Amino acid sequence: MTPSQSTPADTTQRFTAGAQVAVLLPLPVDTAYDYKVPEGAEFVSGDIVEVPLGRRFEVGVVWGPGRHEVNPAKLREVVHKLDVPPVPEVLRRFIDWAAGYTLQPPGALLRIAINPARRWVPPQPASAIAAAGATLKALGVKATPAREKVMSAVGQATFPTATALASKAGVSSGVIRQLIDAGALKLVPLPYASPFHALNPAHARPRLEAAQGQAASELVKKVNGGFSVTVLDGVTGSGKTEVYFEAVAAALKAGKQVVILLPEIALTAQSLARFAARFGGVPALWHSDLNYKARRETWAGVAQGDARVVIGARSALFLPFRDLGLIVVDEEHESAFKQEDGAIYHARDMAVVRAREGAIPIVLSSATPSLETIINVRKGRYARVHLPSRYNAAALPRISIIDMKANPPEKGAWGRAWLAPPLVNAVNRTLASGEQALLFLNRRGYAPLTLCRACGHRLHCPRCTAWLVEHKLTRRLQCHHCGFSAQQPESCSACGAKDSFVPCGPGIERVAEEAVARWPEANVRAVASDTLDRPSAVQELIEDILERRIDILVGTQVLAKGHHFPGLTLVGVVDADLGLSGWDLRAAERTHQLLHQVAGRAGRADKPGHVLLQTHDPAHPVMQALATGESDAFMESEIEAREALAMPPFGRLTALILSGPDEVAVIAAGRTLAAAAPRGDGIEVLGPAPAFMALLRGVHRHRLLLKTGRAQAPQPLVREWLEAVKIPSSVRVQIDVDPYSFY
DNA sequence: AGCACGCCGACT
DNA sequence: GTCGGCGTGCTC
Repeated sequence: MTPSQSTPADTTQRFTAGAQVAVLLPLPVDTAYDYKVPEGAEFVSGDIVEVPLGRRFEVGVVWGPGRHEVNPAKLREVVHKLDVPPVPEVLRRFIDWAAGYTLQPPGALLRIAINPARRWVPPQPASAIAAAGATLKALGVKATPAREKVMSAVGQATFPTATALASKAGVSSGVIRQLIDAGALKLVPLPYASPFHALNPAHARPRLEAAQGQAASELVKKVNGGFSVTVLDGVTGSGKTEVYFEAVAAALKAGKQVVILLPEIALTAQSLARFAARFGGVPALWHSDLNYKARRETWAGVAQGDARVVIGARSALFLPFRDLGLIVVDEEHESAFKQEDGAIYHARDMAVVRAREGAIPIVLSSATPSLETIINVRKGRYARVHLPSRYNAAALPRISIIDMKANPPEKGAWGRAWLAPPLVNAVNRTLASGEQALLFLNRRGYAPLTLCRACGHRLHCPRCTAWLVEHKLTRRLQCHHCGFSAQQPESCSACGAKDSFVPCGPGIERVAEEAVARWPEANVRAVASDTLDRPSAVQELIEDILERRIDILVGTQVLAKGHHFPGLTLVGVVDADLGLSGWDLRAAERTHQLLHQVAGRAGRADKPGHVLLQTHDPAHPVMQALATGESDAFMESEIEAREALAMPPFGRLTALILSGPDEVAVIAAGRTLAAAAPRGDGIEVLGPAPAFMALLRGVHRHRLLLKTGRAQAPQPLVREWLEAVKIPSSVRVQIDVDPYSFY
C-alpha cells in the first residue's frame, strides 16, 4: 500500500452564504456534487447536510470547496445542516484514500460511514412522568375510577415511563396518555444519561505471566507513540486477548477511543463478557444486524466520544470516531475481513491505512498470522510481539496423520463408513476414560451430492452452479449458496427411474449417523451454522458440552474457534483434504489455519489432547506441517511458492467481476474488456472465465484477472481500461483489488 | 442508489 | 386506444 496522495481538506475552512461547496453523497457516483450555501448558513468541511437531488432529498457530507465544474444554473442550495457532529477530517481522508485504492466510488464507502445519519431522527430527550400539580376537578377532567387510581399512584413521585406508572396504578397506558393530554400529568425532562457503560482501565488488572507482561508493556509503549503496526502472535490460549486488553487500557487512560475488529462470527456474548470482566463494563457493539435505534445510538456516541470502546465487525472501521487512539484487529488472518458490504475491501488492510491516517497504533492479533502479515514483519514494516508458551502451561495437542489409503474405513451394518480404524480406536479409548471427542468435518448436511444410480444424473440447484445437499434433519435438499430447497423427488427427472437416488460422500449428519451406530451408548450431537442460528443456541451447546451431556460432537467450523472445553481430549478431522481442492491461492494456508485452530480445541492442562487427521495425501505439506508442528517451515514453503509465481504479495492481482442475468451479455462484455486489456511489461490479463460459481442466484458471473508486478499500481491501469470500453448497464462490473477468493 | 424517461406488448 | 414492462441515463 502506498501513502495517501490526496491533500487533506482543511477542517477550519468555512463556507458562508453564496459560496459553493462540494457535497459527497452516499451513492455510487464518481464525484462530489456542488451546492450553494444558502443565505444565513455557514458550513465547515465534514458537516453532514441534507441536499436536494433530482426530485428527492439525500444526506451527504461537505467534502470541501466547490469544484465549479458544472453550469451555475444547475446549482441548487443545501437545505440544512443536521444536528450531528461533523465527519472528522481523518475519516474523510481515509475514505478518499480507501476509495482510490479499492477503486470503489468514494460515495459507496461514505455510505458505510454515515448510514445511520441518512434517516436521522434527533434522539428524543428522555423524560419522566410526574403529577402536574392540579387536581382533575380543577382541570375540568372527568374523574373516572381509572384516572383516580393513576393520580393517587403518582403522588409526588416521578416515573421513568408511562408503562411503569400504568402498572403501578393497575390501568392501561392509554389512561396515562389521556391525563398527559389533559394536563393532569406532565413530562419532566431527564438529564442526558449515557447508554454506554463507564469503562475502568484499572477495574480488574489481570495477573500476567512474565512473557505476557513483557508483550503487554511493548504494546502499551506504542499507545501514545503515533502510527505503528504490531503483530501479536501466539498459540490459542497463550493469552493474546489479555495482552491487547492492556493496550486498550492504556488508550482509555490516555482519554482515547478504541476499536476492536473481529470477524462477524466471533462477535459473541463471550467476547463481551470477557471484556466486561476486565473493564467493568460492556463495550459498544457494531455489526450488521443491530437494530436501527442501537445503530444510531452507537454511531452518535462514537461521534461525540461518549462510546469509548467499540467491538465490531469490519464496517466499524468507518465509524466517525471523535478521537480514536488504538485499533485492534483480532483473528487478523480471517478471510471474513475480506467481504463485500456494498463495497469490496479488506478490513485488515484498510485498518492499517486508517491507523496511518490517524497517526495511531494498530495491533494485528492471530494464532496463525496470514502470509501477507508474516512478510510485512520480515520486511520490517510491522513489529512483532510473540507469546511463546501456552497460558497456564497447558500442553499442546499431539497431532498424527491417518493415511486413508492404508487404513480404509470398514463398512458397517449401517452402510458406508467414513471413520478409519485408528480413529475408531481412539474414540473408543476416549469414551472409555470418560472424555469427549470432536469429529470435525467442514460440510453441512447428510450428503454433499445426490445422484441417480440408473443414469448418473446429479441433483443440482436451478439457480446456481452447485449440487443440492441432502439434509436428513429437515428432510429436504438444499442449495448452500442461495437458500433454494426442495423435496427429494420420487423419481429421476432425467431417466424416470424410481427410488434410484443415492447419497454420495459424507456431511456431518452422515458422520453422526455412523457415530450413533458405532457407539450406541454415547450421546452424539451434530452441530453446524444452521443449528446454531440463535445466540442462545450457542450458549446452550456450550453448557451441554461442559456439563458432559454430549460425548461425541460432530461439527463444522462453527466449532473451530472460541470456547475451550476441558473434557474434550480427542479431535478427529474426518476429511483433512477438504479445503485443499479448487483454484485458490490461499487454499493450503487456509486449511492449515483452520486445522490448526480445530486442533487447539483438544486437551487440557493435565492431559494433552490428541488430534487425528484423516487424509489421502499424508505427504502434503499442510499435513506434514501440522503433524510436526513446523508451521514456520510450512509458511516458508508457501512464501517461496508465491514468490516463484509472482503471486501476492510479490505481485499484485486485481479481479474484474462481470455479472448479470443474461449470460450472453455477460460473456460479450467479458470479450469487450479482454480486447481492450492493458498491455505492457509485467502486465498480464487472464480470462474472461466463468467464475467458480458461474451461476449464483440466477446471476451469471465471469471474471478477468489482472496481474501486475509489485511496483506497478493496478489502479490507474484499471481506470484507463474501464474508461476505454462501453459495457451495457445490464452487466455489472465489480472491481476487486487484491482478491482473496476466486469465485 | 433512486427516479424518470422512453419505447414495445397485453388489457380495462 | 392506454397501462406497464424494465433498459438507459442522470442527479450538482
